[in-house]
Amino acid sequence: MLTLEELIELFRRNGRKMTPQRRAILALLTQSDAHPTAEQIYRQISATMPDVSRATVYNTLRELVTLGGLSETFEAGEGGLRYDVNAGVHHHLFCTRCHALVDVHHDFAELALPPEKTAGYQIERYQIIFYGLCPACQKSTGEIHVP
Amino acid sequence: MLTLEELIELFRRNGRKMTPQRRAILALLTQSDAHPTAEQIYRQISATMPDVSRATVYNTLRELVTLGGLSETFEAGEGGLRYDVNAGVHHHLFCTRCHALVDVHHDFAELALPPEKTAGYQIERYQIIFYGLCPACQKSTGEIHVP
DNA sequence: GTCTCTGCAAAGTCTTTGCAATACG
DNA sequence: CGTATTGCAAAGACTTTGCAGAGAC
Repeated sequence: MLTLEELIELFRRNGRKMTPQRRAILALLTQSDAHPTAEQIYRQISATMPDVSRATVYNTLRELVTLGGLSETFEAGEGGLRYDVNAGVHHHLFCTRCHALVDVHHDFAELALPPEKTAGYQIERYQIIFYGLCPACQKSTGEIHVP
Repeated sequence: MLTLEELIELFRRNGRKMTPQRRAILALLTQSDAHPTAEQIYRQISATMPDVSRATVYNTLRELVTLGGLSETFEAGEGGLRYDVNAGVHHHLFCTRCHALVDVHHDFAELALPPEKTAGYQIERYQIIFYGLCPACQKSTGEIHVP
């Protein structure tokens, strides 16, 4: 997991300025291993800094993605893109009912795609997503899908 | 790949009605292996059926997902959720620059997550996403990221 | 004939952009 | 001090909802 200091350093190295708003966003990203959406980040920051604008949050996240300190994780259903601080290789567990997303840290034997199946892509990395029901959703069986 | 007939049958079996609009949407989904977004589907349908409404397209896609004939594929950057006709197990190649998405059909040795790392999830399936540069983006090297 | 589906319009959510004022380095 | 960044407001993209009329079965 990248630390707050590493992210700040990443901004500095690239000639970016460090503002309180940005510090708050970076801190939030590194303090939990959730995969918040931009909107969720905005709302949490708003709680302590009522005057931040959405534009600032969205711009900062985009900057971070460009600088390589953050990934846009997949999204599958609602609420916008999720962000994920770039840690080492890791995979995801995704609940098909409530859309919870959890990290998986496990080394699988190296997966290699035969050259003839790469469609000419120059592959840099890969990620595995496991789909299933999270513990909470396994209990609430009968009910209809609640997003 | 599910055929048009199978998708129609899926609707029928569930007491849904088959309208020209729906038939057009299903046909479009089965005729290509692209992973169109809802909006792209809407625009293509509009070309031949100018009076379809977005609501119809979106509703139909949602129905299909509920019935299990279609998956909401991950999305990573722009343009809304992508849809993917449920074929057998398959994986994806994703271009990190232009966001092109291509199917990969290849059997990997069964990937199993040790029970202690499933976080209590009841895993049903998994999918691998390979990230890299597509052939077109490998050529246009120097340029800055064009989304 | 019944009940689902359609189209429309409006609202809601998520994201980006232009611009003057502000504040980091 | 110069320039990147901020907040605001507005626009734009994507998606859902309510409802009356049309159409599938």
